Amino acid sequence: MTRPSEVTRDRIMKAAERLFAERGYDGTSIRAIVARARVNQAAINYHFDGKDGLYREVLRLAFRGLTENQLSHAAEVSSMSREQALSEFIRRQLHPLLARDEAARHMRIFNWETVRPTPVFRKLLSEEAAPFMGMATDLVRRFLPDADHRSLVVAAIWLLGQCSVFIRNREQLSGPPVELSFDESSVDWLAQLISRWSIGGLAHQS
Amino acid sequence: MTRPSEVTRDRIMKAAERLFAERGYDGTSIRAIVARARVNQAAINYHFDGKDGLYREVLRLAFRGLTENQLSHAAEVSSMSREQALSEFIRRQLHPLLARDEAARHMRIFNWETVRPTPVFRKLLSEEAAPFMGMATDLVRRFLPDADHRSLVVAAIWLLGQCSVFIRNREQLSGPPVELSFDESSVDWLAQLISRWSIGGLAHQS
DNA sequence: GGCTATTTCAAACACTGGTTTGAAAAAGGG
DNA sequence: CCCTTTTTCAAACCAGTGTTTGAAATAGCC
Repeated sequence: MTRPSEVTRDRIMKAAERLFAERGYDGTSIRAIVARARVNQAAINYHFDGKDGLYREVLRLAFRGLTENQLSHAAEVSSMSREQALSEFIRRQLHPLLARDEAARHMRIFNWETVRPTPVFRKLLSEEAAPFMGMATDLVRRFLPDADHRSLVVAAIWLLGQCSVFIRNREQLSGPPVELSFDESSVDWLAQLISRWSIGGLAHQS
Repeated sequence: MTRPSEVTRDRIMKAAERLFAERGYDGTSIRAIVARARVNQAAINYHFDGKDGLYREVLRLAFRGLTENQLSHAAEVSSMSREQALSEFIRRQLHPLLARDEAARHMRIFNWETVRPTPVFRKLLSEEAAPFMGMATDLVRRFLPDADHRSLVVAAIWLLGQCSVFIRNREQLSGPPVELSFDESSVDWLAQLISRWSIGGLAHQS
């Protein structure tokens, strides 16, 4: 029972993901999406019940794509030393820096949500963020075994912040006056620096 | 030569600052601004040459407001111990967390710019970010005296990231599933945690 | 092959956006 | 007080938005 309409649905999704990542929800028009997807304008309403519904679908996909990247390695991470585990986590978080691939697009869609979260996004977050946050708190717990829950959560967010500032401001950091480059070796170097500093922070608390 | 039109200009600026901070550039309509400012719709074109010109003015004001807050204390910070200086810097960076005051609004306007920087913003940044970034690199240099310039810049950004993740995601962090509160004592506690961790990271590098 | 349900399509609809207009009002200087 | 400049105002303009419509085309099944 493979429906023939799947191909249009898919083309719309692909085009929408790209455009939402690039220009955000408001900045992306239905007409721009259908032009890129080469489908009729009414198709979005027919298949997704309007722009909102399409966005919801794209958001879901992006969220899955991002967190599964980390969660699928949760097992092997827990078998490493805490220092190795944290380095590996940071390296993976920095991955969107490397390329203009899917991960980078997904991250960009999320960045749009940080300024004015849509209800759709809030719901998604409250329903599905727990496993990922759990993984991050488990990670920092190995450095702070005696900390209470609130501190652990803050530590986890703190850790994420150290990566996200580079990801989020990637474009601005690659230009003047900072001029960072983001090729493979630079990102490696960056991951090492961040790992060293955050391990130092969590391990040797003065 | 105090022009009578100053009051309209000012009312427009005030209203625009609030609305741009809340809804971003695209999300804010001319009609919404003039309704809040209680002026005629054409006034924006008359006084600012259109929505773009108004936004440019607001952005300039926000940037000055934000960096001057830190830069005005540069002198006294340099006379403290490096640990005190860094704690003080972090506390000041976290200030927008506390209230819905001017600083918080200015920060929000900047957050909108991180996803799709306007040319206006890029220009502003390349022209006026140097003093602030200089202050931050001076701060981390006291912990990393032997580091090269590139590492110092990365360290400065790393430091800023630890604060900005909380500021930027304030709204989401105050709701489920994280439930952080941002009253005065909580922010103090948060500032202490971040200070401790970043001092630890920069000082004791394993 | 004929019939039904699904899917595509071009056109139109209702609405909001920023900007322009041209006249009315107010201000300022002589 | 008069005349010029500056400033306000309501209305209209035009380009863009998301959505709806009703017919045409296609697919799937007996």
